[in-house]
Amino acid sequence: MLKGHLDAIVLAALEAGPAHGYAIIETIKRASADTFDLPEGTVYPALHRLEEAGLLSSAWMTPPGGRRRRMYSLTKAGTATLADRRKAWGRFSHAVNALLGGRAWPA
Amino acid sequence: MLKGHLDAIVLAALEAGPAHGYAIIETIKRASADTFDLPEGTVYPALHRLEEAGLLSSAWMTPPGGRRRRMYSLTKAGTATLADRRKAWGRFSHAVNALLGGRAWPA
DNA sequence: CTTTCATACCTAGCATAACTAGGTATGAAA
DNA sequence: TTTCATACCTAGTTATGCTAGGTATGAAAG
Repeated sequence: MLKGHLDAIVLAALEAGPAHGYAIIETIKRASADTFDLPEGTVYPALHRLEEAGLLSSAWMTPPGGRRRRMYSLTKAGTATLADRRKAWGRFSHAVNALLGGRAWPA
Repeated sequence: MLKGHLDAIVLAALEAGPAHGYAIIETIKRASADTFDLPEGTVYPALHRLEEAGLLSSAWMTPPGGRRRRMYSLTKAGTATLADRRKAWGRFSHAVNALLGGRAWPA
């Protein structure tokens, strides 16, 4: 369960440049060292929500000799929201670390 | 929104010793430097859930000249679960930090 | 050539978590 | 005597992530 941090993660995955849904799932899995192996039923609806909210835009593409993909890009609002979410994550994780009595990052 | 980490936080708040609901709320608020100012409607049901799950036990107490309180304590299972949750939080926050491009622990 | 696999998209509906918005009640302070 | 902080409670809303299905194509295997 990603519990509200999924949006930030998806937005961050698109920061490096446009990508399509399936690739985003792979990126998240790889970059999290398999911690987040998100089902499509989680990611696709999230992408739709984020586009609906104006944080992403999408366009269908068909690579030569490949199948059609919907490519997503960060909008300006998406970039701004990502910055907010990063700050929110910082505050959140800081507070949880304080409460769990852990050091910042246990060895 | 605490998004699934509330249980860990509540369990951690009881690690130092038994406490009642209202005090737990205050503890969480203080220890998180006001980041988590949880409404009672969040915490009380959580306490009930955790007791139902066998992670907490409770007993009514009436301090001299005070009003009755329900004191909660960690059970053995609660202590074990807290340890699990701490590990889960470590993995989770590590992965999110990796994805958001942050260092493990921003200064 | 046909079956399987990885890719690539989608959605209806479920479970549940956290919160809103109310309610009750007591002791202390104004 | 009214207000405030304490102290508890719960019904119902909302949103989120997931389950479990479905469609379809290109490449590889047999």
